[in-house]
Amino acid sequence: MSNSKPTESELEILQILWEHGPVPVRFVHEILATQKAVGYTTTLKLMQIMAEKGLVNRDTTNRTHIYVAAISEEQTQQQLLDKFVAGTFRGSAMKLVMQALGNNTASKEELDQIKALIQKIENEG
Amino acid sequence: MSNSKPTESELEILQILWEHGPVPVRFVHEILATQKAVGYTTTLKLMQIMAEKGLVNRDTTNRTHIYVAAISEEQTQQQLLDKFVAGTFRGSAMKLVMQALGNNTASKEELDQIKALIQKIENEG
DNA sequence: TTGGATATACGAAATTCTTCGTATACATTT
DNA sequence: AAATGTATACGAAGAATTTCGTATATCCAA
Repeated sequence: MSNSKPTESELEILQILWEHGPVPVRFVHEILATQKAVGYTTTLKLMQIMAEKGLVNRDTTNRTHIYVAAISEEQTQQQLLDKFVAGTFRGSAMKLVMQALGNNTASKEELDQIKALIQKIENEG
Repeated sequence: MSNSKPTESELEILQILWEHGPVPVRFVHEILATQKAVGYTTTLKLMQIMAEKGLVNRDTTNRTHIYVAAISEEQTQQQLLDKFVAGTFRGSAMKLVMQALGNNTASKEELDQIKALIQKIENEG
């Protein structure tokens, strides 16, 4: 369980690692490169730093190192969410929910899911 | 309409400006100082930079300058929210809503509000 | 086995953000 | 009027983050 909070660039890399299991640097870099102009060694360096920080683990058995996220997506998201709510919505999670709901097209299925969750919360409370 | 995205420190100041209308630097600083150790000239400098960037406006008629936020709270929150959803939840606003709902104690009133909003969305769609 | 492609390591420049010291001017009090 | 308090301006140090050049090793194909 790492305590380091990922920077913005590190988070971009974590996203890729979360989505596509253990992969080499080159793989991460190629996805990253479609999102923004960045050199290969930059990506490499970032991932090396992340390894030092304990944000990722890597298998260095072979010449091509294989990287995998060392922190869970859910836990990281929750941490960042808490911080974001505090920083941007002055601690009001509900205000955030309202804004997110109001400004994004949610499918019927998603709305149903949310309704179900609310139902569940109401029953528990 | 400013395009600058506020940094974290700038956001802290914007929050104070949003909450307490037009105020002098000293006022902002005193609130800030209750949240973290920071020198007065640091706060001043930040607010001067924000003025340059167009994030705040100031009235320099008198010796004590009076600052006010130049960008709206709602618009800024929406911008940051979009970015946050993209960056942390891979673009899934619903995933964020679910997580925010699941991990924060929402009052009955708040849940009712959300249900009403969902109702409204469903009717419009 | 030699040349080209591709890998990691490493150092350091470049950029952005944060912090604060110091200079200077105006206001207030004594 | 002098001393003291409080303002802004400004420059630049410090810290964190991002970027990439270069060195070097390994793999693979001709």
